[in-house]
Amino acid sequence: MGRRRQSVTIKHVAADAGVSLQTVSRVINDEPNVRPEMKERVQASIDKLGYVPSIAAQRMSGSRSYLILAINDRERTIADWQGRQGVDWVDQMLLGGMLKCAEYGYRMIFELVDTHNDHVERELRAAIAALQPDGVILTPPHSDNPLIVGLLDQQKIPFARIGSRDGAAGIALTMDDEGSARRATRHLVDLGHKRIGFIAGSPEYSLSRWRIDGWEGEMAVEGLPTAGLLVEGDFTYASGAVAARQLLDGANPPTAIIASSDQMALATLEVAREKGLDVPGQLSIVSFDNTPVVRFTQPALTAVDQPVAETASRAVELIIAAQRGGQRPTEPTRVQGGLVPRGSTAAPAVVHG
Amino acid sequence: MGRRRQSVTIKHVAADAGVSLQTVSRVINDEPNVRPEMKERVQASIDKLGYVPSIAAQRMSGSRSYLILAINDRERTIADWQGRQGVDWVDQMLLGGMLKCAEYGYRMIFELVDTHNDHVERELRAAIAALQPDGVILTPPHSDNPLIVGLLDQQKIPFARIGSRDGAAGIALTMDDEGSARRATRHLVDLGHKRIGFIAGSPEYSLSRWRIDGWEGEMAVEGLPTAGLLVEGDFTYASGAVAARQLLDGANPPTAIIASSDQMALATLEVAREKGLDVPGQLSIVSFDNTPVVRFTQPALTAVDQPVAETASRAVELIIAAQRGGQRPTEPTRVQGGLVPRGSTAAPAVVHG
DNA sequence: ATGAAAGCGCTAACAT
DNA sequence: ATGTTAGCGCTTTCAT
Repeated sequence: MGRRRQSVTIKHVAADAGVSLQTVSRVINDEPNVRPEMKERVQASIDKLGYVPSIAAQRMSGSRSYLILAINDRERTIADWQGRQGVDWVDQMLLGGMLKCAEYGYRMIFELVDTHNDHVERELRAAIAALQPDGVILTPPHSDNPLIVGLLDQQKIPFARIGSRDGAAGIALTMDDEGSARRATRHLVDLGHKRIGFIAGSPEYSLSRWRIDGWEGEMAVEGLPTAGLLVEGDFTYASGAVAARQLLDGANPPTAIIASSDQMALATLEVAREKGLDVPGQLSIVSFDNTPVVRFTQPALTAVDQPVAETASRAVELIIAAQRGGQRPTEPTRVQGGLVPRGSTAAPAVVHG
Repeated sequence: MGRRRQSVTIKHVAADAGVSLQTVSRVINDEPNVRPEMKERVQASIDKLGYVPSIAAQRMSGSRSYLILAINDRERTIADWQGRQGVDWVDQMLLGGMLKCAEYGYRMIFELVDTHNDHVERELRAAIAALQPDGVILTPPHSDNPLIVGLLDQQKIPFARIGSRDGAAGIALTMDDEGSARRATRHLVDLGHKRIGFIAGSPEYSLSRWRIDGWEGEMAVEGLPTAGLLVEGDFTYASGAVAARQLLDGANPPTAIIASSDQMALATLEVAREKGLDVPGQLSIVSFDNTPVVRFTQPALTAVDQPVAETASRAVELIIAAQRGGQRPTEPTRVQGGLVPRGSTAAPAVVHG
């Protein structure tokens, strides 16, 4: 293909308005030291000619690229896409992130990076060198990857770490995992449950621990036992099935189970069905994530709603603020989720003993 | 934030390898006129220094941007995201498009553009001027928007039109809508259905017409009637409900209905339930799209699977080929979908009459 | 087969 | 408050 040069450049605008390139540049970037009338004149030329700055050129001259890079785990994301289970984490990130970016004239570029890989660093370096983004959004498990965090910190690129709350580099944001687990537990306690089991997520994600903390904390408040009621899964359906069996096969099984992912909750529902346990009559189930699928099960699942879009949106805001010279917040930003009650939770059956 | 310049540039590589910038450039772009040993030496330096070309600089000097812009309808996409019905069209596009882009060293940028808007053109122009993509992927209804198609054609940017098959500018790709409708119809005919209703999609999408053609064509082959069996919807649940009632309230209602979207099929299922019609005993239903939700209904819906990922992947391939000097195919590329039989279709009840 | 020079569109730094 | 100059990192001419 032939050379495709910019049709309308800053030069054209400058010539049309009869000013220097610099003045046009100042107007574009909303910088000081331009008289209002001058600004107006330049803006008129911009509008007239339909001029839009080339982000390549802007980036070249050392300024912003107006690009924010959102990075997700490759393996897991592709598995979700191919699995077609309706997991809409990526969609929600785009919803929150892209729209917020657009508000500020930024663009979001979505990338996949392997975590389990000796060349994570090379991959990320390449993406940064190629795109030179003004900011990066990390999601679990990348958010806690010291290689990635270290690299970004060293390169002085503002970056958000969704699902992290330690004070290391970057802007930490959580979806209030502990609080959500507390609310889920409270919901069950309020219904009258005493034995509430918990299926944890993969320990690779620090949020898995926080959710356990929330459950344990709330149980402690009520003086309820947690011993033998915690099983570790890894977010997958298969791990959820194993965990659910372990909980329900015990001598004194729980009357309710909180699963740290929708897939594990689905598995729990299936295990209950196998065992002939009525849900919610004999077993209540609460899931985490609230992906679309949980509304279509029988019964529909009560779920912790993860505010993914809102969190992505906040991440963008904070990155842009940081990039504009503000400093990052010292405290992690906590975006609170919700609990959506559906048919899978009810008062426990009365036990005659 | 301080100036963030490229840490390793072509200069560093040239110096390290002891060659000119030009030679390095040739190696990067895999151009001729470099001795193998020279190439090897340069490549060694590139690897050693971890050099990655800056896309901005490449674009600046008039070459490729390695960016492919995928454009979806803003209103509809945001509605899908917010609706959280598990519609995974975007995910499938990313799956097919991003991975194929990555194979060629390209990146896919996803953008939302309003169709119903007097400033479509301005929006698109801005995106192109800002990003200077090497190619654009259009999806319905943009694919048939003459303003957009004209603009892209005029700017000589290679672009794919998913869901279009006319010979206008650009690379046309369809998901074989007509063939899919034929297969769906055939599936029902083979089960013994004679009266097969069809709920069409919005006429704004030309694929709506092709699906009707497929259904009518296959019905004609069998000598089956179509009069009074076609109702127009607009892909939404609400329109599907209206259409289904219209079909089922008639004197001689169909024993099977093909709906041109999952949402309309879902609505049809609900209407059947209201009317006390057993599915599939008294009414068979086939849907289009095969989004995740159709597996969770009772019964699960037999659906036409739209090969969205595959189509996006092909679009990327064709764009890159075109961009590399090949010319666009003269015939529309047709990516064939599949029919996934599930519980919503069965032989019709025997009518005693 | 290789290199040198010019320039892409824009902004930072330095004038004025 | 505005203009001028010198690059940014790379690819294109155009030499050699």
